[in-house]
Amino acid sequence: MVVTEFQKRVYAAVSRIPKGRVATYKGIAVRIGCGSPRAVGQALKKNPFAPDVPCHRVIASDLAIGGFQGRQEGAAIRRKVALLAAEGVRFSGGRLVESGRLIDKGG
DNA sequence: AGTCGCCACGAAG
DNA sequence: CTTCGTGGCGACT
Repeated sequence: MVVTEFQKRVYAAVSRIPKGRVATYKGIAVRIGCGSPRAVGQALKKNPFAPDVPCHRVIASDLAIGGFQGRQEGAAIRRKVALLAAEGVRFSGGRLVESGRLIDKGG
């Protein structure tokens, strides 16, 4: 595996997300000094530290579930929702119910 | 090295 | 929903 410095920043920031909380792609991007959340998503989809990096705790700033395992819908997304639900983070209609769960929202 | 297309996003119309 | 903007990466030339 080849991990760029940029990716390591992303994984480091994501790994800082505590259980039962979530962060946004934008939040991660800003935290690591990136102006494009898309780059964060690209790094996450690569995520070579899958169990190490809780990529399922990263959602869109729109409170949308976002993506998982390179998918934006399907079984992968349902899996992401299930993982978050197991941590107390509930979703409804593909949207985060309690926005207070967000870290970059003053958590 | 230069160019183009691809992304798990976000903001504006 | 559609369109534009943004930063990073892969592939082609």
